[in-house]
Amino acid sequence: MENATLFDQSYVKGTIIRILFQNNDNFYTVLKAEVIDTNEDFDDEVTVTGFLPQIAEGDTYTFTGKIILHAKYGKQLQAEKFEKDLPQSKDGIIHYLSSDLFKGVGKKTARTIVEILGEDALNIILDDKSSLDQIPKLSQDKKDLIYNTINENQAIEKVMIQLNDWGFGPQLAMKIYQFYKDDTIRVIKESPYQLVMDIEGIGFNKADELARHIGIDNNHPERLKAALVYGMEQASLQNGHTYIPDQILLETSFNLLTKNGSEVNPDALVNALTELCEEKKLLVEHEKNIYIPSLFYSETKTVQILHRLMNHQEQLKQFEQSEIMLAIGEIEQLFEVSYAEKQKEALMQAMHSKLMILSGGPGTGKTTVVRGIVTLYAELHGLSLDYNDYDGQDFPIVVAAPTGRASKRLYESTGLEATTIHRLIGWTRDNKPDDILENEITAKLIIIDEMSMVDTWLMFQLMKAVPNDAQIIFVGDQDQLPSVGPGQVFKDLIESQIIPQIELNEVYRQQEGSSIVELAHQIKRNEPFDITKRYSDRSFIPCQTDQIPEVIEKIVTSAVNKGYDMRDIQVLAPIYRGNAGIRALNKVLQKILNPPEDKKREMEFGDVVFRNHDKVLQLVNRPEDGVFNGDIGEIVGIFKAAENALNKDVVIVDYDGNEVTYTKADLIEITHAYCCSIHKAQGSEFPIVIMPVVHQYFRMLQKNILYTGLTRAKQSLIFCGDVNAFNDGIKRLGNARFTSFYQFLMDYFSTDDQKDIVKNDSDTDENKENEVFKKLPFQVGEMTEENMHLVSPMINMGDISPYDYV
DNA sequence: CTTCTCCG
Repeated sequence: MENATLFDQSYVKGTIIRILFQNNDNFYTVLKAEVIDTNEDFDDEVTVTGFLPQIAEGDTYTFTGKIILHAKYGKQLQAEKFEKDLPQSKDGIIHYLSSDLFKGVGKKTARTIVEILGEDALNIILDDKSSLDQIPKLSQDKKDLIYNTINENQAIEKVMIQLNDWGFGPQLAMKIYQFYKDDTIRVIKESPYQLVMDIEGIGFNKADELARHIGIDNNHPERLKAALVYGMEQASLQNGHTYIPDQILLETSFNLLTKNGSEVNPDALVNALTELCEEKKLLVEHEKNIYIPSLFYSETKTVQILHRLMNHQEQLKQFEQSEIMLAIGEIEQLFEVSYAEKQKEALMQAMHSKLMILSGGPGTGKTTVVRGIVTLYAELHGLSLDYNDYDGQDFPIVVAAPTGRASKRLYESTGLEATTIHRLIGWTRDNKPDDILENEITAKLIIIDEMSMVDTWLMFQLMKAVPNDAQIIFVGDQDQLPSVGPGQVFKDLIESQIIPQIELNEVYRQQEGSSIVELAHQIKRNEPFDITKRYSDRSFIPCQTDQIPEVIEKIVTSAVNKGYDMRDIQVLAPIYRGNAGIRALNKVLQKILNPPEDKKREMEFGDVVFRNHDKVLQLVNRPEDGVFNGDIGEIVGIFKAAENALNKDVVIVDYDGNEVTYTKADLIEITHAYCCSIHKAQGSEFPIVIMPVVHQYFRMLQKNILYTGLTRAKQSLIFCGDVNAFNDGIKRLGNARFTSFYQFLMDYFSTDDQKDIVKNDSDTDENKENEVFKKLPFQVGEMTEENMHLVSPMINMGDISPYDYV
């Protein structure tokens, strides 16, 4: 989005010739217009795209937005604002009012209207219908007709313009309009806070600003509720909690409500929370834990499904131990590997577990074992792993992961058609997290990799799609970065120990005696270590923050002199901004590793220059080209439009032999990769990793981030910066997440009564199950007069933080 | 302060 400001605002005034495409759900429109006026060099015709209302061919509009280069269709205007040209002149209005749109209104009446109401007649009528009373000899029918017709033609646009004035962008404005339709302006004026509840992407602050403008009371229940709901959403979406204790919610909401100096009554806030729970907009459990309902349902329902699946254990085909061992031996020969004891144990376990967890840090051989499991399963069940042999029949094994890139790696390691979990279960853009998706997975063996990245909603949706007769294996590393979405599903699942689990903890990837591995283990086990101690494969170069670029330059130069090339060297930093941030370092590194030369081609995009042989990082999934978010490649060609068949400026990027073509507009999808974020590097490894660590990164200096970064190094690890920043960071656990999945698992799997409920539940059909989903699977404490005292008013809450509760 | 998926 930041790039948007790099482009000047462009406008086109034009008459619509043809509407090429319009999506009726969101009004995404592509149209051709004849140019009347523009500040761009469009010829007589222009293609305009945007979220536009039902606009008619023949109408004249002024579109404002930015010029983009579409891969297929070339230069077009992406409209952010649009305005219909109302007839401006008296003649224009007369012509308009006497047109076919206004049946029964003749030239004479039209002229009278303009004479009396003036050039602004149309707007005057729209603002106040009774202004037509001034027109003599006009029947009520005609007044209605004139008003309604102008209104229908203008309603959406007026709403959009008003929303625009209030500061909403075009897509958001259309989303708001879609929700409230003609009531938009009324609803917002009456209760702008409704936006926080109804429209994703509108926060409390935005609504509050609007509300102050309109003059809504500081203690208005809607205001208080909005702050509470927003506080909940922040807690879940920003901090990853699936619930928060009421006191924390009350405190954060109170701070939010009063930060602009307005006074808020704490009792009123507590009442607002009670009401929200009564209205089921929020849930309260254990009389103090507050949930967004969909997260509560996801956690509880996932527990039930896991339990139900465990109860279908008997459907698994059992094999003799000797038979499995024999097959494992064959596979060892086939792949020319020799499995360690723990790995063999994992293979055995996988053959007779309904549900199983396979965990382990980087380099412990999870991939090897997964490949082994697939082959062993096929061998024992006498199945072919060739898709051609199935011809329309369901393939018995499915492998999936939460990200596109992880699924690509799964494909590479297993040879199976791996997908993202979302694709597997049919989760599309339009689905909300608690929608009930109908897709059922048809495979008998389901393997999910990178489980640490699965959040609470995705876990529920996934489990919902698992059939009773399937086996499922969860694979992952609980020490990696937590899921983006709420929860810590994998960690909770492991800690509950309700599922058989094998942890691989021997490292095969790095050589024995590697001090990098040793460091990783020490960090993992909270053992003391000296980060400044020099080893052959690891060191820490102390320096100031502003020396970072210079120090990195020295390290890289010396590595290059030793014969390493840029693909071997990866600089990892946690943040983009600042003089030691990713962006700044990329500029420095490009200069060293790929300096400009006379004949070396370049293409500018925004404030970066892409140069032939640049190392680049893909930022979004492009499954059709086999490139995924996080893939690193090298620019191998830059061509001008005149030089190629596409007739467009293009950049060619090579991803390990897979060459992908980017038009100029596509360049938004890539960035320089000399330095990349630690988050993006998760799942990759590099011979040499250089990690600057300085206080500037303060917020991001946390144990699992540092751990993830340093474990990317295969041969050599070089830190630079502030030793204290590292040592402080390694002690910080990031924000601990409040989740109840673990507790629900423990409760549910230990009580016989509940097991009975689940058995009955599993016998019922889908509809019944959906019914159960709507009800509360656990007894939920509602806030009543009797237990109100348990929700403490906001006394002495100044110093409470989530850390006090964990 | 960073991170994911979904395709109109």
